[in-house]
Amino acid sequence: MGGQTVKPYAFSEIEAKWQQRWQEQGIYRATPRPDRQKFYCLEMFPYPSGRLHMGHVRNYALGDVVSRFYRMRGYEVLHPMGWDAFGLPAENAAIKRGVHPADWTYANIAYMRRQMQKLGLGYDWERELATCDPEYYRWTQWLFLLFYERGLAYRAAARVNWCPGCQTVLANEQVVDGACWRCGSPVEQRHLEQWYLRITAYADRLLADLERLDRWPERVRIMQQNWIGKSTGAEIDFPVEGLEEKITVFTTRPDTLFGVTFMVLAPEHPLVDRLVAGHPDIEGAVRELREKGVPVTERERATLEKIGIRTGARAINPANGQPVEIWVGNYVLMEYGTGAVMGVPAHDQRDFEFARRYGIRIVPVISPDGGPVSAEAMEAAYEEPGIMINSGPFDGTPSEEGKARVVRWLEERGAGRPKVQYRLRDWLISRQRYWGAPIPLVYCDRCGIVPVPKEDLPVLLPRQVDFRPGGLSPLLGVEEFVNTRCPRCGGKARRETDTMDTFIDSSWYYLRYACARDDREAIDRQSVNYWLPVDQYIGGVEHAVLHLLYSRFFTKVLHDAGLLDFEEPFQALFTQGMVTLGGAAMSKSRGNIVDPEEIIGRYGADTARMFILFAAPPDRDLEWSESGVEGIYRFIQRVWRLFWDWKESADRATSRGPASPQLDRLVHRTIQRVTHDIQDRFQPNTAIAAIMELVNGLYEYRSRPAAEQCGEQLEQALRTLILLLAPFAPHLAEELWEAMGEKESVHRQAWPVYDPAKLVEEEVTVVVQINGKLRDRVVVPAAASREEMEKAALSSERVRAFLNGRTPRKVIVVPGKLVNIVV
RNA sequence: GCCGGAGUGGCGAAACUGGUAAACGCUGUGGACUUAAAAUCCACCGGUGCAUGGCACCUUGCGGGUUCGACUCCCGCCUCCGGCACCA
Repeated sequence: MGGQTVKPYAFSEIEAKWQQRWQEQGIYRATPRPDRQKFYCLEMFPYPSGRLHMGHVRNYALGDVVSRFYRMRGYEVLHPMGWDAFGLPAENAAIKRGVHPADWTYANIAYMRRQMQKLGLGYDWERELATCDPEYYRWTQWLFLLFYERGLAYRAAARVNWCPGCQTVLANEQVVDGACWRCGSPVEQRHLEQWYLRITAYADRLLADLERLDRWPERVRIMQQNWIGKSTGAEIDFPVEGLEEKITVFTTRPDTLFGVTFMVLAPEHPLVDRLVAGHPDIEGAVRELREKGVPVTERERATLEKIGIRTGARAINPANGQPVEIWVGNYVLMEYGTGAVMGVPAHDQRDFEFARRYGIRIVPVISPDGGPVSAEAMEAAYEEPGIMINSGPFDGTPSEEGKARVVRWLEERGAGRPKVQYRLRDWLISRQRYWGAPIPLVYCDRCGIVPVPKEDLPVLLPRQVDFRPGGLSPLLGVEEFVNTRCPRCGGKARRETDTMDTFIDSSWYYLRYACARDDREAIDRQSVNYWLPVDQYIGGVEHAVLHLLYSRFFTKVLHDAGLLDFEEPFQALFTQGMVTLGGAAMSKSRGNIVDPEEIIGRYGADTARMFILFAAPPDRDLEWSESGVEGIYRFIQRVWRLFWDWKESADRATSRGPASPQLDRLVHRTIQRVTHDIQDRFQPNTAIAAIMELVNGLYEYRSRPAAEQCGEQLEQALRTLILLLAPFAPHLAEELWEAMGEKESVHRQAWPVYDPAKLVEEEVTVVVQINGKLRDRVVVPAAASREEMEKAALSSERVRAFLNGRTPRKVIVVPGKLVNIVV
């Protein structure tokens, strides 16, 4: 190609120029419009840790492609950004460097916002929000009160997870492998009084509605399903011998009730003390068991030696009146079910081992075939379904059927009832830390717990606080904060000094974008119900049972409160893979961050964005490596040169060659591929590959003699190329679009549409196989019939040589594609 | 243990409904241009063999199967990643 001296690609000027113009013209501002369909594209907002890393770039570049694509497809797009700005790192920075958490946070926000702008991300900045802003947390507090009024926020004493690193309690979801999700410290157990949100009241709906989320990854749905952990079974009451008490157990196997030979209570079970009273040695053993406590990590628990203590007390099996020994065991959890289990050694492996160890009777009540079963011969519990035996009136009943029948039978006798049990626990939301939204409640000696009136919100976080961690809420030390008047009686009162889990802040931020500047209410029904639910949500899979579960819970509660018309916040979810360095996710605390600014400085934002999208399919983890950045940079420059060489070439107006159907086909095929890859497949990597092929094709076309090129067709092709490039390389596309002579932004243009007629080929190359092996290719008219294709294949010389006189047994023809000759 | 997902050239990957395995790109090799280099352009780039302008055979983690035809479907394994796990 000629043009050695086209203008240089000065990306930093080009990018700065357009970023400024976009901002001035507000081209990414979202305004409800009756004539268009809305599209709400959202990426999980970041914690303002200081700087962006390549993981952020990947997440936001993806969202940016999607939102630009849908805007060009004619949707009114809402694409906002904000800051998950409360949280511990701000306090830690304050402790380490003496900066106030607020100052540190706002400085980080300013810096990261600037970085996002340098990446050319098309956000509606007029809707920006920061959860640490009083104008935001005022409404977080308002929502807390809404939960409180609805009986969904309560205070309770329980064993809780305590992170010694963060000096605060954690919700169950925030403990990963026995360690704090944030700082990795091993979590300890403490008994404390804390605030909870009653997420368990929504367990059934959170589970059932997962089925509706057909545009969520199956993986995430399964993770939530496991986390909620539904078990269907029954509660059964066992009267205690010689006491006016009964012990209730939860079981999923009521069909094995006749095989109960013992029962086990959690060491903390309220009845234990009474059962062992007067037996000092047993009391001592129980105390020891309690003190040892339950190991924190699941894995430790699983390998824990099962220790049992015989209480000497007995209960009565309500099914057959048989006495059963009551034990206390370290493997029974007070938190799950009723804190008591019935022991059926013949049909539960744990019970089997326990019984063998302590010499407890084993009574088989389920038989694989209905025949007799010898307890002595059993080497393991039989946990499969079978036929009930030794079960009085139920003998001969298939066990699966027996489950319901036994429960009904117990129900008639007042000794049991059906029960659904969930693994999910209520959400512990109070935190003994400073940098969070204060819980808007007051403790009055006379009136008890009193909510702060909504018109008095926000309860402001005081600025002057000693936030060095000491296991108590830093706000406790701020007298002017703590001491207040009771809103109800006017008497002396004290404020709640715990702040809220920051996951509360992020459980509703996606709603607030719809009415971010509304200072009258948290949720403006009209705006929120217009923009929501989110049409495409994009973020990391690490939030599968954290943010994503909490947000679903919030949405359902607000729906029930009449604020929302919808029950699920995120229509479609895409979980992008991590960008790793040294095998670990990039994070500031790990110190393995690759700052995108270096790449932007060297190659420009368009290259940075396109590179991370091209490197791998977006759902796969990506180990960071710079090899390949050059390739994208080369590609972008190739586009630049292609355009300017054409634009500045003298022969542009005079190339009057005939239009090339091949070029048309290439252009339209590319439109088809790119559209499909973004819209249906969410695969920018293959979309970019398709655009590269188009550019390669255009170079080839340009290498023809000028007289054989069609100027008009070429211009059309270049216009299409720019439009297809716009979501991926927004600055480059904008610059070239302007140079095309266009006045209006390329990002406000209509996405190109392919013409199926242009895809049709006149001739196709058909593969000829003999016994499934590729032997030759023949060119036939695209419309060739099966017979014609077969004939063409059989008349190929190579095919004849291979056949060597043999007659085909069978010929398979795939029209337009392939002929397979079987001999 | 249970439940998901992944495994394809030197590397990142592609192959969408069972129909040409390796598109697109990186790296590398050779060449053109250049005083030279960079940039750019052209060619080659899975393996083995034949004694090499070509042809044959093999190749998508491993072993079987279905099919005219399998990266794709079925059965059995291996490795890695993720979730749940004494949940009664």
